[in-house]
Amino acid sequence: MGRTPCCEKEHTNKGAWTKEEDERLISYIKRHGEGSWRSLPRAAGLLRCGKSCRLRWINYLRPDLKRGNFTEEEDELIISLHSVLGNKWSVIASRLPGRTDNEIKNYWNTHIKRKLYRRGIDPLTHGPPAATTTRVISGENFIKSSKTESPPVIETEPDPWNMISLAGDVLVNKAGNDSADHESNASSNSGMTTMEELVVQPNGINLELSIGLPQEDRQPPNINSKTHSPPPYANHKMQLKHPEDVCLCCRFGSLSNNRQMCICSSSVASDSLFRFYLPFCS
DNA sequence: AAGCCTGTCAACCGCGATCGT
DNA sequence: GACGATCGCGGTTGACAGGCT
Repeated sequence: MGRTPCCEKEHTNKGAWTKEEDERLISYIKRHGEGSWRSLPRAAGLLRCGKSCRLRWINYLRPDLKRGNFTEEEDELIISLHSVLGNKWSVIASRLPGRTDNEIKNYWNTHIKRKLYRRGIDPLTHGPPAATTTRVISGENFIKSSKTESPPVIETEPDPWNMISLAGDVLVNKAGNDSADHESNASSNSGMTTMEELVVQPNGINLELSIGLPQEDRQPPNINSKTHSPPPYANHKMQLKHPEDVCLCCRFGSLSNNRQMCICSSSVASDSLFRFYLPFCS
C-alpha cells in the first residue's frame, strides 16, 4: 500500500545537479514557464523527479534569487517574522525578496539560532529559556548523538532540576568572591579556569525566574539514591566553540586546553550542590 | 601530513493541502 | 462528496570544504 511514488525512481538521477541538467531545466522553463512539474522532466529531457526539478528551480536556478550573505537587516527581519510566524519558512521567505524558504531555513539553523542563544534568547519561544523546560542538551554546541542536529532538546514537563539551572538563574562564583551575576560570567568566563574553584551558592537562585520546589525537595528524580550518581550523560564534557558561548544548562564555560569546556562534568559530582546542575549538560 | 571533526547548504523525503475529475 | 494526482512545505540527510588536532 502507501502512496504512489512521484516518479520512477529507478530511472531518475539523484544527488547534485550537473551543469548540463541545469541548462536543460532553465532552457525548458524559459520556453514553457514553471509548473506541470510531474511532466516537466520528460518534456525537458531530464532524468529527474519532478519534485527535484521544482526544488532545483525554486531554490537555485530562479533568476530573481538574491545571492550572497544575509544582511543585518535581513537577520532582524527573519528573527521578528519567526517570532510571529514560527517555522513558516515559505511565509517568511515571501517577505524577503530573492530569498528562498530553504535558504532561510538553513540560515536560521546555522546562524540565527546561535545568534539568539548568545543573546540569551530561546529561538523557539523568542523569550528567555523557559523555566519549565527540562533538559537542554548542551545548547547550540551540544554533542551530536547522531548526525542530525536537533535543536536543544526542550521537553515541557516541569522538572525541578531545570527550574534551577535553565532559567539563567544559577549563580556560581569563584570561592571567596561576592555574588556576581551570571551574565557577566557567561560572557567573559574570565578566571573560570577550573571546576575545583567553583562554589555554588544555593541562595543565589533567582526566585523571580524559577518555579522551583522548596530546597529540600530538589533532589532530582533521576539521581540514583544509593550511589548518588548523576545520570550517564552528565559524564560528558561539552565543547564550547566561541569565547562568549556558555552551556545553556549551567550557563558557564571554562577554559581547558584553549577550548571552552562546560564546567558541568562528572568531576564535580561529589559536590552535592553541584549535582543539581549536572544532568543538563552534555 | 593525515585523519578527524564541524559547519554549511543543496537535495531528498514524507505528508498535508489543494486541485481536478 | 469521493478519490486520485499534484503541489508545496518543513524536517532531515548527506556530501563537501575547511579547520583542528
